[in-house]
Amino acid sequence: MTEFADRLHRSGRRMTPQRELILRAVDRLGHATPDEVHAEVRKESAAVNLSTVYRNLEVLEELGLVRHAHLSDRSPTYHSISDHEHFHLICRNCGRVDSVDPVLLVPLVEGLGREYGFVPDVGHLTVFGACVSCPEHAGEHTHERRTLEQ
Amino acid sequence: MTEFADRLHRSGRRMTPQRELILRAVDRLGHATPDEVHAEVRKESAAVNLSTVYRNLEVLEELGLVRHAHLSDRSPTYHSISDHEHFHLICRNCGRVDSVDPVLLVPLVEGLGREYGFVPDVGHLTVFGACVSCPEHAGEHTHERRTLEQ
DNA sequence: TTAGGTGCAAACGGTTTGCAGGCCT
DNA sequence: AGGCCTGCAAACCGTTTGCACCTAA
Repeated sequence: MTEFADRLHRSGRRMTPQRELILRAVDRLGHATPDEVHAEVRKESAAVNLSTVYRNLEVLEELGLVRHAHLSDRSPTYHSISDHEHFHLICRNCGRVDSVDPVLLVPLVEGLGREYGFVPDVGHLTVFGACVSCPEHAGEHTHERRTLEQ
Repeated sequence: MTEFADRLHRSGRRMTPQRELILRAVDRLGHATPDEVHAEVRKESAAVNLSTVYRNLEVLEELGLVRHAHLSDRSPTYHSISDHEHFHLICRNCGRVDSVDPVLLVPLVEGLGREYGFVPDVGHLTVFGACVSCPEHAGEHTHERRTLEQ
């Protein structure tokens, strides 16, 4: 945790209980929206405010301790960078979310570099589409689909 | 325009002036948010309501006449499907938006099909990252960056 | 001691909804 | 005539902000 404190200090910031709690909550949750992080934090301390969660997710991301991606129309989802880097696949029919190894992106990354001088942010990438094997599930998960209708 | 009316009727809907105006506005604008579409529509008829724009962008997308992608944190951007299919590149430094030919995605699409049984929605894809040649521009476009900080 | 951080409540911005009336077919 | 569609205004929901107080360093 001293590494965490160091990073904070190096950027002219302070260590606070809230920051520890929020970082640990993100680690525990895997993928979570600010609201879900807030709920998780509150299990340990009911006093933490939602706006504090927002402010600190931003700080933690600046420090490179968490990342976010957009898996739904609604809120972004945050995850700790201790997970290996990955990108996401989202099926609009069944709502399944897959984490995919970035090797699959190598040709794309090379092509974009070569032809566009562009370096993609792989960890932020979200690919919407459909599982070929799940059209029969369409409509089953109506509520989740609603929020996936990107 | 009769093709448009047909599609509407086939899906049990009606042709209205609003729908024509909205579709034409999207065609004219290239990429535009609901608000921008609204503004453009109002140039021809000041009476059209923003909620009508929202409702009909949804209808037009259902009919396959427009598509949307998420180029910023804020609103989605709509474009007519008469443009050739493409995906987007967004530079977080300079805010540049590039439209890219989907051939670059062929290896990825094949890989995802083979290894995940997944069919990506190529036209919806947005790749965030950085132009290699523009780090010096960082901070220049502060306002745009703000809205690109996905 | 003093900046940075927090909680609270209000503001914000984009989007959605309920309803009464209007108009396409 | 009937049902889809619209305008309007209010509700919504996630996020941001101003401010007074607190606290880490």
